[in-house]
Amino acid sequence: MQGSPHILIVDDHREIRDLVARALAKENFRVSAAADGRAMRKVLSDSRIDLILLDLMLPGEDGLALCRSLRAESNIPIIMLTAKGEEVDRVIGLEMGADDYLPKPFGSRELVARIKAVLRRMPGGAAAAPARAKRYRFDRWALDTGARELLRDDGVTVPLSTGEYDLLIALVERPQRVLSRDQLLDLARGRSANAIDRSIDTQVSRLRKKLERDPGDPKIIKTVWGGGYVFAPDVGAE
Amino acid sequence: MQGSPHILIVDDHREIRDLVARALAKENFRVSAAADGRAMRKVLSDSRIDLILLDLMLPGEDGLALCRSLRAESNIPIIMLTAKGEEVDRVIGLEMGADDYLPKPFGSRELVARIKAVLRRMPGGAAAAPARAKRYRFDRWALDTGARELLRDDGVTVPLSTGEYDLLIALVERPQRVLSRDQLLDLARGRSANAIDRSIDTQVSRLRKKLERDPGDPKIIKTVWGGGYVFAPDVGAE
DNA sequence: CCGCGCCCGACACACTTTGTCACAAAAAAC
DNA sequence: GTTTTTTGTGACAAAGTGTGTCGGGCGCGG
Repeated sequence: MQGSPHILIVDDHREIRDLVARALAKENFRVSAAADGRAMRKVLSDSRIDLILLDLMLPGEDGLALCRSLRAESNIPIIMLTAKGEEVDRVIGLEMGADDYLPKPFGSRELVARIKAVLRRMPGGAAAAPARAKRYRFDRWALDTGARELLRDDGVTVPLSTGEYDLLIALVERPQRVLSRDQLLDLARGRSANAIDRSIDTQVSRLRKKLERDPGDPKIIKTVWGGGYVFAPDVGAE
Repeated sequence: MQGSPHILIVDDHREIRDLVARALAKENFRVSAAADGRAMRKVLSDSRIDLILLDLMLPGEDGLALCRSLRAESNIPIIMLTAKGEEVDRVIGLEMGADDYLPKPFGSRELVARIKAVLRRMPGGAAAAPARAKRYRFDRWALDTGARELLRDDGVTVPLSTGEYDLLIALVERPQRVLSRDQLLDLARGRSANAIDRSIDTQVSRLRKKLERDPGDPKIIKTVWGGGYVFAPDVGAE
């Protein structure tokens, strides 16, 4: 994990979201918020989240169901929040795969302490989430996430640096979506952008040089003027 | 065991985890904590644990079940902790394969004494009852954990030093996962890293020289810039 | 159609991280 | 106790990444 951890708070009460967001921002965490399961999934697909604070009681799909479905596809650490301070909930929460449990009302000091404790015991971090090796196909390329290799259809392996690989993964997993530099920086490097950050531009340039037929007229990573970049080709996953 | 022993406390009560962690840290043990079976397995797969303190009563999978499943795949010493001071539990616990048994409440002095006692009778013990010999296969290699030998598919045996072997095992058992130098040092050497520790780098370099076709362009042990190393190939166990 | 301001591509350079070698320290073998 | 092997450390080279600059392209308003 390079930058400061990115925490997602999922709670339907605006006051709680704001409160938690302020408390965490003060501790130098990056914070996003979502009011329900749908918003949560949106945030998860738009940015790289290191830890989720999940309210047990939510409108629509409730916290436990969300927790279970999150666990099915990733291993982002989860801390459950709940109003009912009953032991039963704690047990249920931990069984669903939550990493810790915090009864409301809680002080910001305690919240921060729990978050740090949970993050500390996640050595690989959330970045290690896709435990399963995949192979993506696009254009004339195949990207193997297990071996971290980029293969051209003529069989040649093109070496990618770590940064190029991370950026390419972020793009390939979100094809045909405009991604801002800020998002890409978050997804690929786990940090947020400084005012005059051009590092993504440079990295895109280097990537294009490796995978475009004509880097001067890119067909794969296209520029959206004033917006960011789009991964243009269709991606087939295996 | 090279560095200070690494103890894992598994208990769902945070107060107990903290208490025990403090007591052990004071005695110069390294300590990790887990709230349930899932967290326990995560810690076990991320670091090298010398002894487990296991609470009998846990949410989800309970202590006895965990103890039994641990015994099935390793022989890490286990001390069972339990609130019920009944003799029955002791018998059951020891039958399940626990190495000792400590009724709550216990003083930190007694805890430390028991731990040291169990660890003292390990050195021969752990080596004397090694986990079943396995044979890992990857790329064009086979790694035999019984004979501690590395065999190339043309039949040649490549000699590995103890350190090279330990490092390779740490990597082979966690394929396609990014492992930090700190983790590798813990897994392979049982100690934690100093600020400017480069010993893992040299050891990786030596390993590559032995098992990569082209050590200058490694396909097996890959570098993650700013992150650590990844064991890239698929590993088949036998 | 033209000029202006802003955004992006490319390159050079500084800085950080990693590879590797030689050598010393430590451990193991003899 | 000596020799041999292995492991850690320091130094330097190589690679990867981010920042600054320059110049060209894009959108916008006239």
